[in-house]
Amino acid sequence: MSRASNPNARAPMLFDIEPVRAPRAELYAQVALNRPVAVEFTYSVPSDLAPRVVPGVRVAVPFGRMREVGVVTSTSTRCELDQVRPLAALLDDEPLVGSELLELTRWIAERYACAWGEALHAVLPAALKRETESAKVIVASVASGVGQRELAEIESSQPKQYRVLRTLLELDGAIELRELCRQLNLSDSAARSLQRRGWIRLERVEAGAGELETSRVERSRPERLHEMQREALAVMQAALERKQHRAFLLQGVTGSGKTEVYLALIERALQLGRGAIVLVPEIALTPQTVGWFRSRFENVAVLHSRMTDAQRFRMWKRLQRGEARVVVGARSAIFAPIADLGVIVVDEEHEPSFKQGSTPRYHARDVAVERARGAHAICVLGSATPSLESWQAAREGRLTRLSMPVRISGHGFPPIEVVDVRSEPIGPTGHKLFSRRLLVLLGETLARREQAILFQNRRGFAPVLWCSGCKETLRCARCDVALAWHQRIQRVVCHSCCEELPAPKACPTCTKPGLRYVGAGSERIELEIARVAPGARVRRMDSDTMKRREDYEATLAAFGAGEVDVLVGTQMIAKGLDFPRVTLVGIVSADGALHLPDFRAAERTHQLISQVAGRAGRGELPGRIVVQTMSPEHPAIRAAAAHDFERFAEQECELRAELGYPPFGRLVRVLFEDASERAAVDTAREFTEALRERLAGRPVVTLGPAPAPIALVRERHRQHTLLKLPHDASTIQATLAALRETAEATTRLRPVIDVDPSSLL
DNA sequence: AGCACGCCGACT
DNA sequence: GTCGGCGTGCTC
Repeated sequence: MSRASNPNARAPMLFDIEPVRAPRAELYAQVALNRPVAVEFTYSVPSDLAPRVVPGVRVAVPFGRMREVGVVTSTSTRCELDQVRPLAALLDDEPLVGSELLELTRWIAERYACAWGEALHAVLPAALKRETESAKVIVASVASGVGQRELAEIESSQPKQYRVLRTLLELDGAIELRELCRQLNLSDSAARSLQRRGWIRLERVEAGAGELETSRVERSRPERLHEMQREALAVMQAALERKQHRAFLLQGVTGSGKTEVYLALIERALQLGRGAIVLVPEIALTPQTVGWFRSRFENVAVLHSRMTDAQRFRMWKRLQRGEARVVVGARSAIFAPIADLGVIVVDEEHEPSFKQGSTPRYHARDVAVERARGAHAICVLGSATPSLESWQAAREGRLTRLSMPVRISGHGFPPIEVVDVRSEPIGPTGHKLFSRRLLVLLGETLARREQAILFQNRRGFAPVLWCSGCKETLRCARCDVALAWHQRIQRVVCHSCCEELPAPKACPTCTKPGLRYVGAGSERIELEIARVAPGARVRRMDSDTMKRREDYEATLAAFGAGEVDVLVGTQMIAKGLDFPRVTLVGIVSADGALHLPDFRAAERTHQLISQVAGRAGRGELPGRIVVQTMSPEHPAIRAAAAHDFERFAEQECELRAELGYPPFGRLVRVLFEDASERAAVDTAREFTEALRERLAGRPVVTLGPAPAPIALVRERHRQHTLLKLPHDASTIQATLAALRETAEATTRLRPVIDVDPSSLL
């Protein structure tokens, strides 16, 4: 009520003090913070800020004795609590998180059993999660004059410092300390010690450095579409034009021209004034992939995991201002702030890297569908070998399937030859790693001056060191895995915790000297190729040789320019590579993924063979593929060799249905990890028991607890429990509630709840 | 998740 | 007699 309208009010005098009339018409804000607690926190809003405190703005709040940045999720004029603190500062004039993203994060929190604030944390660029936008980063480099002599000095006494210094010397340049530590799985203390020795330099620099990549690419005209592409496009465009949410499975074989369909669809969206997001697996986010989009559209924003905070922040701003309307990026690009979204593409939708491995453990494919739903946009899931989840969803009509079953080149598929390595001669006449067939084809390929790709999904020289005396393998002291021999650095390496040790001269168990190298990793393949094909120019691409993004780009460029004859590598070379002169692809061993204790082992194997095989014969030259295996009769391998995804999917689905595994039911995995095995086991038991009680009468199958397949990681013991639930909203909701409540009542250690886990290791 | 408070072993 | 280990509990 205004004073003027009140006849009893007297004019305010100079030193008059406003009576505190406790109007209680105050405003309260619910604030989501990045804490693993299921609730938002209530703060009172100072009256001068009240009009601007709306859902989606960031605020700084006192939290305990800390000051935190949070996002306002709602406001209210009422408050149930008797102790509320006022929020400290308003950080945005306008909501930074729009209602669409706010809703999406709430959906993520619910679906993946995490806090709303944790989901929001995943959405915002780091610069916006601090009160001040700029930040200093520490950059590490080797001090001048420091080299192999210093390295040798600490080789045996300071293993961690040795690893840091060796990596820096190899890099031959500066690297962000945080990135270095992340790669080496170390804290920064080893680097600090090296700094104290004066051997490396750690410099604090403003994080703003680093230009955004905006390489100018030549514009290309849209290609003329094949009949099959036009049909798929027409269906999707129709939905797009009606501004209707629809989700599609674009099932197109490698070489069927899926990318061209995406481009045409996005072109249409832009004409309609709408934006687009394209998700690709991190590993496929190559300059080549980005180039396809840059060559067709103005201002394509790129988001990948190796961008600095400052670059990411600038990109976010550009998108929010609408300066770029198309985003190409890995998993987290699904949160790009694009207004009026028309199309979301998830390319290679079956890729496990779309699932985040830490809280919030979301699957970008599922988030993509949900975001598209909220935005009345269309969502396209593309793959030659869809996940069985998507394939089954298409069978049931939850996704609209669009098939592109032939290659537009008209060349058909290159033949896949399966070689049973058990029947290969060994000893002086044969070769341990390469079959006769592979060697013959490799020789021919090189003689024709064409290129080959050899795939081996394991790093290092030999994955196992074996003692012929006691039949034991050399194992990591802190993890439940075998140590792998890495020749170049002359060390055994634990691929679980990244720990390194010098090679033992003798078996640590029985003291018998001379451990044997068993099996082969990419490093051994590279060295063997140099022996069997002298003169061939070989390059290896794996995470050991590709420490920096530039290395990766340089190697691909060299391969593209024909400066390399044979490319050897792991996962890294399995997808997204399109080189017309590659006519031979060899899968040195297809068995690695086949025998993992994971119900998706067969699916992964099938996908891998299909993906890798797709690298051959992409141009005019005919391609050949050789798959070496000890299980040539395995259905996953046979179907892949026959280019018959449908047969594989049908067979595999039958098995899954019998066991109640996805796609015929949902999975939740609860992981219990602790330094004390006792604590892990006891907590897992108590938790699982309590959960069973809460879910009594529900159609939920609770398996476990049991030791996880990798039962020890970094001296932490791991137990897990697996829940199988039916596709039924009320059961799922009740289960998530029960999980949340049980987890909240667990104090000894915090269980990790993984909804729709992608790996069970 | 931080970061407190709060009870039991090896040091001045 | 303290310093400090990490077990439990709270943060509007």
